[in-house]
Amino acid sequence: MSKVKLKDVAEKAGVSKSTVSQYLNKRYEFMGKETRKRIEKVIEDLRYQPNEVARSLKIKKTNTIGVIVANILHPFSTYVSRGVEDYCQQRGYNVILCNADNDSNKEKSYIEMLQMKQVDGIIIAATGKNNDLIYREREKGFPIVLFDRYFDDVEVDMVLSDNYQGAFQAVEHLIKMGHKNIALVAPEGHLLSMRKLRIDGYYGALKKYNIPIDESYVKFVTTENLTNQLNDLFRQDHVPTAVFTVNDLMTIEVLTYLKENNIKVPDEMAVVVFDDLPMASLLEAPLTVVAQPTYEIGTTSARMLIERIESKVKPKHEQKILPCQLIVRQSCGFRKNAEANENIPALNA
Amino acid sequence: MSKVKLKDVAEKAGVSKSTVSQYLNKRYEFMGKETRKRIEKVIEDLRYQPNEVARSLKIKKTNTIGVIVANILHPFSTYVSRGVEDYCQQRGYNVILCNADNDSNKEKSYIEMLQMKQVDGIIIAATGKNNDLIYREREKGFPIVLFDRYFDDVEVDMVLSDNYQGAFQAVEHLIKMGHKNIALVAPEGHLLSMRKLRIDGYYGALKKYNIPIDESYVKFVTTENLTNQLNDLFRQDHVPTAVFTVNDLMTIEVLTYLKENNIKVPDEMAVVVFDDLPMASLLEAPLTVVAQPTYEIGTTSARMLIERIESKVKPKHEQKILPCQLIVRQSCGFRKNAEANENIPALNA
DNA sequence: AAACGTTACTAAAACGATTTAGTAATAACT
DNA sequence: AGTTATTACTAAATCGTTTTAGTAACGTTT
Repeated sequence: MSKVKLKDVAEKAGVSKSTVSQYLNKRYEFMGKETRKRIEKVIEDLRYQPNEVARSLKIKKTNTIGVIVANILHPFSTYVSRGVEDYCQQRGYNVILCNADNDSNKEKSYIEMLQMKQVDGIIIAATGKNNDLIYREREKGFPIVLFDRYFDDVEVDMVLSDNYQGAFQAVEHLIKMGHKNIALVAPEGHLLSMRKLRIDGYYGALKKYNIPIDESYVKFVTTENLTNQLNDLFRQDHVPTAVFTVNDLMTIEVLTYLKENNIKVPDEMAVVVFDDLPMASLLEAPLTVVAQPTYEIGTTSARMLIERIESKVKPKHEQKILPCQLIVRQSCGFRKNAEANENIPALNA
Repeated sequence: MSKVKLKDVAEKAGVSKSTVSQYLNKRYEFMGKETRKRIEKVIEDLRYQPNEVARSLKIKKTNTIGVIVANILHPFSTYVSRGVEDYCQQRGYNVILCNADNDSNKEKSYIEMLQMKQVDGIIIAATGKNNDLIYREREKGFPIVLFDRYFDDVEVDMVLSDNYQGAFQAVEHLIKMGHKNIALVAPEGHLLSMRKLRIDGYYGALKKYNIPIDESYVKFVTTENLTNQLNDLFRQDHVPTAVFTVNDLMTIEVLTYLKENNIKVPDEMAVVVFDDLPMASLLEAPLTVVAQPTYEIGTTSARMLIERIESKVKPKHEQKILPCQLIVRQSCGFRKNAEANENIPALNA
């Protein structure tokens, strides 16, 4: 029982394949009203479904895009994906989702695979190790949008959230709550550009308020040295009164550490973190977070990509920076009557 | 600057298209060693990438499968997807991910779209309103695997987790901790089969231990009547001492309610929930949960689907039921020295 | 009545691969 | 020497669409 194809419809309706094809493409002006009805009926009866693969081959367009995320288990990727999906669905595109796992080989092979599949474009949170490939494709006119990571050596469309501003705001808020001894916990290793901006935001806020930088408050941790580093941080002579964590992995580690060591948030330690977490509001002390506009990053990337795909010009690349939002809950030591502090002038300025 | 195609490679290498094609399909026995080297080099030089769309058309196989989940924002879907992705990647398949949002129209149009795209098979958490369609496709020999939801009217491969056992265990655990007044919170509305099993598990455990059923402890809530229902539940004369929530949405609502009303978990109210949550261990009282084997549901579904795709026989449908796992943390009122209770015999039996 | 436009179609050539059937040249066997 | 096998290829058909160029029939101008 093989699939019914255009030819079958044509034969049963007593017309040529061309006419059926015109019908499928809604160019009804090329056929009589009778014929049109007839074709319609036959398609219905036969439950005919056009073969998109054949169509794609002919028209050289698949109406499919590829999305390469770091890890679909990560809420950030998940929300971005959903944004992409929703926007694409509405514009008639499908999305092939790929997990690169921050592995540049996997990333490369996904890019190549997607191209062999003739996707119309790619949205990618790039590792940064395939920039040459990406740049080359871009030069050939292949639509690509980068998100989440910034690379100034590759001229391509990007959509980012304002990491500096977000981090700055978070730390500024802590300062306005009266904190001066503010720690930073970040993952070690070659600093992915965006993470660097968050660290810069931390320094920037301290600087603005003339708070001297204490390097013993700045910890770059790895999975191995994590406990040691946190011990160093929280068990030194003059412990910080607040911590800022630059991503949700760090957040979970720090929170776990504090819980295990019975350090009360926010009374003994205020916490402000980068990236909202689904359950952030149900924690013992609901977390104050700087939330990225994840869903919008997705829709915006998709919009930019589809624009590129559908307009056949190749304009200069575009960068879109979306603002982050500080969501004040309780882990920063917020208390009802502390609201007034929000408007105090810079402390030492 | 158009793409380089098979023909270009053939010309430059001075052979026919057929030979290049044989090369691409690794049938090296059909060409001389010289020729083989030459083709290899030309492909390298030209950066030739085969067009998978053309290939798919010819061989009638896309090496792509479709996955339709309820909502990618939901951790359950996310972990399943990841399982599917990982398994497929390793077997050389790609996955198109779709969100049906529990909307049967969306679901239907996704199924149709995926078929037009000629995917080799579909993995789907079905809404249950397109069972006729699914059954028809299955009959035609189109590979489909259902997961997460059980329908006895459709003869198709399924992979499920043992919802009854999971719920039973959760409630049994509560009973073993000494609770007798155990409430159930579930979403109202036509009971999706799996959810029903969880409810049955609740009743089953009560029955086994001869605990009389108090219907005022069983609440089916909607978004509208939520607060009223929870008020009824927690403010009645003899309040329950424990609650079991059947999914994570309910969990969040109940936890939020308890927090707002300052009811302490687990001292004033023990809580055991269905579905693990990413931050469950960081909550004020780390949650005791029954966790579904989400990742395995994904890999198993993918494995079953690919088996169906690659063996061209159509055996009787298969149902795989994976066990859930009770993860005891603290919200159930667990205390170090309560462990002994685990082994007491059924209380009233 | 010749010329031109419309209307309602169709035949055939793509799209870029795979595959089948065939062939020419050489080697091996009887 | 004649037959058969093997090696190393190629030509052409095919997959299921879209699209271009063409045409036959009829109506409308001039």
